[in-house]
Amino acid sequence: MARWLFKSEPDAWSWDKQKAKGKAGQEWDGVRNYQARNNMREMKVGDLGFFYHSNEGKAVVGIVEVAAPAHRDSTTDDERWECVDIRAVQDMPTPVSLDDIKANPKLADMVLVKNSRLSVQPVTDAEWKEVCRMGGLDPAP
DNA sequence: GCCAACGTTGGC
DNA sequence: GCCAACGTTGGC
Repeated sequence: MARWLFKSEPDAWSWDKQKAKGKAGQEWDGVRNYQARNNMREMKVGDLGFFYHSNEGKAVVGIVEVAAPAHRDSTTDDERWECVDIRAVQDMPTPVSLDDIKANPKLADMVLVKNSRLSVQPVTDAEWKEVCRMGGLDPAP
């Protein structure tokens, strides 16, 4: 199963808001970047991802699950843009900050480090396990 | 608030 | 199809 990372500014859409949506989940709309869209097209229901707070907090704060495959983004009429639905699964027992990630040599190749501007990113199995371990989730979900 | 990095746009 | 100009993102 593939692993992902979803980035959001807490001012725009926070982890608390995501959790408040519960099992129904929430459309991950507003993405206007082809790479990010293509990543979402690759997702399958049940894939897991990190929920990352950018700007404020700058940390992985939770785990989400893909609840619906890619579909038209309801916030635009432009049919180029698609998005998946995601739902909150659990909190990171300890948020894993960007500083922590950068300080870990095992995570030097993470897209979050290499291309911080991409808002929906793939995460490798090794990176997934390592970030989960750092966040207090061992074994990784 | 600044600015570097990146993606997108549009003129040629 | 190239590339300069522009807008946006996100770390600092």
